[in-house]
Amino acid sequence: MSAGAVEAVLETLRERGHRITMPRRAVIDALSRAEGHPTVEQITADIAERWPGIHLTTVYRTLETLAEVGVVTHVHLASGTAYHLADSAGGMPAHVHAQCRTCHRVIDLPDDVLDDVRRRIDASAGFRLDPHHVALSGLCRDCAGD
Amino acid sequence: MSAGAVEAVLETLRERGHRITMPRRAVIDALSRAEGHPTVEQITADIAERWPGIHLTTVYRTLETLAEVGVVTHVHLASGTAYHLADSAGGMPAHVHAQCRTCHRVIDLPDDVLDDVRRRIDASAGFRLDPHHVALSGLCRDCAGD
DNA sequence: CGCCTTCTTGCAACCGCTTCGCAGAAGCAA
DNA sequence: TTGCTTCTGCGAAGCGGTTGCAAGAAGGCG
Repeated sequence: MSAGAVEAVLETLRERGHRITMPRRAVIDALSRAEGHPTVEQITADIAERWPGIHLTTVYRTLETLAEVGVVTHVHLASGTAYHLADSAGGMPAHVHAQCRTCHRVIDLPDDVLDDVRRRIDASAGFRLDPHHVALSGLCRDCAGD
Repeated sequence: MSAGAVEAVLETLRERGHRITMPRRAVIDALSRAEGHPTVEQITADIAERWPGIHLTTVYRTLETLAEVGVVTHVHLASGTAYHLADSAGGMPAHVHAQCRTCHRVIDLPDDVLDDVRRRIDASAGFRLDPHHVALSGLCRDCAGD
């Protein structure tokens, strides 16, 4: 999937009037082969091995562009912001995130775990919950330790 | 309630071996009269009018001390960290927080809205959700606009 | 009441993460 | 290939928060 997905994303970029460049290819490639939820730091480190010389600033700007086009989504974690390819761009299907307060591990939860809650707080408080934007906090199985 | 609550918190501090100082009195007072969920910035600004000269650093350190003693709790919001007096110290009863992605308003939800979710993800993933530590994200009634 | 030890404070410097400004490099349409 | 425009690298700056240190104050003790 990797190669094809990368090219498809680049094509989307081009259609939207953006240029295809080596750093963009690198970032998309890194995202497409990443397991889990890489931070900017990790993406940059991963890229550095294959395409040395790509600047941290460029990675930030590239992710911003990719988000604008809708092929990348991000989650706010206690330990920073993490990115991944959107479902439509060959990434994982949408899911809810939970992060362990102790070991910072990120756990993926089924996309519908918050459906009831969303319905309830919409009805009671008029608040439209976005289940994907922030990670839930707590303790993972190992760190709960019992 | 304010004055009494402030003195009670100071007494707790003293019992735990901490000293009673003017900045501590100021921070506790600011928390006790704050509506909602003030950030360090807001606490400092509020204090500045009554007790000029209290340094931002001191507010951070005071909040840390108060948290250690258990009279203050904090929530992580997209726009920073917010503090309030714990239930036991004359503050609001524990509750779940939701923050609007657009206007950054914080909405208080009943403490039990996540109970079902907590049970479910503990059973399925072994993850112990802490419902108070991070605010849920979404759009408030006004910003959802319909 | 005043001393002395220990904890606190204010300040300035620093840190990690992210953004900005700019000049040079590169993509891509013609 | 040329030329316009976008993109990149780099250094600097911004921002929220933390740390090290010397001066100042709390409060126990005589």
